[in-house]
Amino acid sequence: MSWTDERVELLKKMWSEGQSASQIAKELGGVTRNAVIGKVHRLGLSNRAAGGAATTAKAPAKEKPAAKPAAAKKPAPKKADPKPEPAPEAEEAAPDPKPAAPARKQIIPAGQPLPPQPSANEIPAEALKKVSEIEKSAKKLSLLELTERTCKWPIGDPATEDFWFCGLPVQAGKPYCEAHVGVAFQPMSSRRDRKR
DNA sequence: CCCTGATTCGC
DNA sequence: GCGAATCAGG
Repeated sequence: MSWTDERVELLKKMWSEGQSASQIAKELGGVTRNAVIGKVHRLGLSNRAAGGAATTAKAPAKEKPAAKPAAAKKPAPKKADPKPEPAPEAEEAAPDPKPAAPARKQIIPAGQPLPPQPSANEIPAEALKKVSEIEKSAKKLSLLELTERTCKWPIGDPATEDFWFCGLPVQAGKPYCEAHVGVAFQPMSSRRDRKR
């Protein structure tokens, strides 16, 4: 593919709209995000913000590795440390077999009952078991860490500190991991007869 | 890990 | 001019 006027125009438009290079690349098709970024730079519109602090204040302080008259093309002076690196000796939180609440911060306003957990009352039971199991291995992601392919199932009480998102790999397309998809999408049949 | 943009440089 | 490879950061 080549950069036709139309494609460049779309590129400019999307870029100014704040679309990411990868999104633009997908939209255009036939190009990678690198191509998009490269073009963006060549077009001289690397900076989206008209005037003001952009995202990360890049420090143009990039020292060039000086001239390389010779053909020596080795930009990878990676540290060659043969040291096998001893055990990291990571600090580990207490095993704590009792997940109980040691120090809770009951910041719950007044009465207000807890927000109804989506993982409500009684679902297949099988699914519930799966859920409680996988929740132990949940990634515990924060809201900002969620992505297209991380399970967005909320766990815990949003009103307290222990609240996070599952974060496990999602089930292709779905917003949740397999286990959570199980309790999220019930066939109306099982939830039909609400006592009322 | 996933993602982001930035830069370099052979083509 | 182009964009893969690489770099640097979140």
